[in-house]
Parts: sequence; structure tokens; C-alpha cells
Amino acid sequence: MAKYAVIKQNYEFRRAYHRGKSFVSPYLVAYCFKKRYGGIKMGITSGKKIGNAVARNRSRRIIREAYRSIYPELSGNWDIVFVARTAVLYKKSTYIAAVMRKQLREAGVLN
RNA sequence: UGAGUAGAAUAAACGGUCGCGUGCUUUGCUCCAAAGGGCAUUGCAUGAGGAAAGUCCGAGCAUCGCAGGGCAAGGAUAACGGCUAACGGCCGCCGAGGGUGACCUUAGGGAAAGUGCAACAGAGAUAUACCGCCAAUCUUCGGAUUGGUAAGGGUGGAAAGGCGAGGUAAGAGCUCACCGGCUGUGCGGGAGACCGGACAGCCCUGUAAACCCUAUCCGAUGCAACAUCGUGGUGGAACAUUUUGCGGCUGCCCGUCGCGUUCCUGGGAGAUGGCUGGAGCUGUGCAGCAAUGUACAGUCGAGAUAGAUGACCGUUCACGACAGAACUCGGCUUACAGUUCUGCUCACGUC
RNA sequence: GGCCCGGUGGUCAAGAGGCCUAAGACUCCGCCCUUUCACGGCGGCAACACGAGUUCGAAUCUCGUCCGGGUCA
Repeated sequence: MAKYAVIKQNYEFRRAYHRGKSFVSPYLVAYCFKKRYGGIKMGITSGKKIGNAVARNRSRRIIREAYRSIYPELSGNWDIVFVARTAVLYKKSTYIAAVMRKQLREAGVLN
């Protein structure tokens, strides 16, 4: 976890849900919130709807791997929260990375 | 060969590149008096399960309570012997039930200590007499009344043990033989539950996963326990109570209000420990029917804290089920694609 | 991770071994009333989370699953 910053506090998640812009796809939802300082921070939510513990871990790993491939290209001060959906379990991380790249370009995080 | 039954093992494999957690390590920068620490980085090692799950039992460990012992309340368990740290677990065995059999199931003490409950049906539910049967009396000869009886009918989950003979007005364990059950005495076998005979007495509804009785066991709470460091605020003590400064009312001036330091107490942000070497694992020998125990040799196999196993490429196959450690063990229960092995049983065929 | 409750028609719910073939209210359907709608009246449909066990008999008692909820400051 040393390479990229991680969102830990509950208020940061809530701030992203309420005031961030959302971008939807069948595999994941991205909430992006622009800050004044603090750099790029990322958080993942995989709720009970995804399934059991194995499925929740699996969804987090795929999203984290996709984010890892995109992370060096990001710049600015943003809080990004990804919410996993059930369909993410049946896709490869490279496919998810392409979807995520499109969402982040829409948000303006990625140029 | 087919069908079945009991048990055990395994939980896709191999190679390459990038990435993550932990431990050790290389180098650089940095904090520090030092010990040591922080950040980045190099290399090596290692990194989820048989159920990690449910949280249903039993323990370790920790805090609180408690001199020690007993009683009561509440809860749990229930044939017998053994194993175990302990258990409601396991092994063996007995009884009961099921299966042609291998084998499987079994909350399996006490209803003869007491209390309660048993709807509907039925004459009657722990005590009786509706239809019957028999006798006596009366009779309008259809039957009625009184008494005896419980074999037969019908109801029900259950109706005073079953069946045969004797007996009788009709009948009845009323009597007898056989069978069944209960209680007591004594005999043989067994470690015991229990099994097999003998004698005497008796023949009694079920329900204790209804209250209850008997025997045995149990203090409460749980790692978000707990210990240490420690911020703000609280309380107490000592010193100071002048100036300067800061903040609020209020953007500025005036005015006005508040604000000190040290030690102790206390424990709420946060941090560290607890945190993994243990009733451990593997192999062999010995004891035991087995559960298990023991001796020797070898071995160290996760420890996170938003929570580590992923991605891509190549090869092979049966194309991969259920499913993710969170203080740790022993069990139980539940979920589960396949593959392999072993013991045994039944049926058919051949020699 | 630990601890503790609950599950009855579409909804809210009573029943705590037999009178249960399961009360009641709202909803829904049909009929009546009204010129029509509403209100009202009459009638009807519809449920014991699932699987075993104890018992003559289980929504109720026992055990195990599956869901739902609460709680730790």
C-alpha cells in the first residue's frame, strides 16, 4: 500500500458519495471528488450484495490491479472511490482497466 | 461384472514477466549524545482451509469477584467400560429399532415418591356398563324391573397381559399349563452395563424434548478481554496573579470577557504490546480390538489492521466444487465438482 | 471478531400442545346501496421460513439449517 494513497476514513467516503461526480458502468461505479490539496487517494467499496468473502476479495483485487496499471498517469488532487458491481467478477483486470480509463478521462482526472 | 456399505487421501499441475503482506538483508538520505528509529531501495525466504464457515459445546489466556467449605436458585448432561487437558466429543460394548446382508439409527435414568394433562369419538380414560349374556320377579307374551357378569360388538393412539383348557346360571387370572412383563431372593458367565437358568409374589394406560425426583458437573465476562505510552477535557496540591501578548463580542477604534506553569489523579483521539513454538507437525518402533498413549529421529509452516495470493503470456488435462485466517487449540454441525485407494456384503456368471 | 433477539395471508399482527379446517384490522375480488364515486352492509381469496425428532396429536416442545435485525464507547 506504499505506492498509492488509500482512503481510510468514513467521512472521506461520504464526501465522495455526496459531492463527487459519479460515472456508471455495469462493472463498477466511480465517484470522483476534486480537492484543493492532498494528491490522489483511492478507495474501494465492495458491499454485501457482491456475495461472500471470496467474491468480495476477488472484486477488490481486480479493481486494485486495474487501478495500479493506470495510477502512474494520474495527476491533480482527487479522491476516487470505486464501488464494485457483481459483473466485475466475470471480467479480466485488463478489461476493467479500459473501462476505468474511460471513466477517469470523462471525470477529468486523466488527460 | 453389477448393486451396495464403511473408511482414508487429495482439493489441477509446470515455466516466464510485473505487483502485494511479513521476516532477514544491501545501499542511499535523514532524526538522534548513544542505543535505536523513519523514508526509499537491492536480494533471499515465506505467505489461507478441509471445512478458515455456523458460533453449537469444551479448554487455554486475560480482567473482575472470591479465605476455605456447604446450602439454595438457575443451567447442562443421562445404559456401561475406556480415551482425553476437558467435553454434551471419540472408541469399544450392552439394550432397543431397521435392513436378505455388509452395516445403520438411537436425548437410552426414574411413571411402583407426588402433582398435572389426555381434545374429538366412545357406555366408560384410571375408572365404567350402551348393545349384549345369565338368573329372579311381573307380564297385556311385545316386553319391563331388579340383580349378576365383563367373554363378544362398536369408539379410540391407549379399554385391566395373550392363548388354550377347566370351571359357571352366564362369565371372569376365578383356577391351571405355556408364553410375555414387573418386583424380590439366590446361582453361573462377564471388568461392567448386561446375558442365561432357578424359586417366590404380582399383572400395574401413556406422557418426564409437562412440572418434578435421583446422580454428576458448572463463579461472571470475553482479545472491541487486558497491559503500557499518551492528546484534549475533569478534579486536587504548590507557585505566580504585574507587564506584554493572544482569542471572542466585532471588519477597525474604544470598551468588556476569557486565557499561566509544574506535579499527582484520571483514561475517551491515537499508538505499541497481547500475536503466534503449540495439549505443534512428519516418519518409524512399541502397548492397545480401537479411540489413544509412549520412545526415538527430523522439523518450524501466515500474523494483516480498510485488512496481504493478483494480472498477463505459454503448455497439458478430467476445464477446476464449497469457499478466505483476524488470540489460540480439541470436537460437533452445515456446504461441496471430481479423482484415487482400502476393507466388507449381496446377486449373477466362469473355473 | 464476539454477544443477543426474532421469523404466522400482500401489510400490521393474536394464538403458547387438541375447541386451529388459525382470531382480528387494512388491502384485493364479487354482490347490495347510490344517477355515479366515496362511506356503509354482505360474502369470498389468501399464511404458521425450511428439514428432522418427541408425542396418539406440533404454529406451539427439542435439535439443526436459512434469512432478518440489534449491540460492542
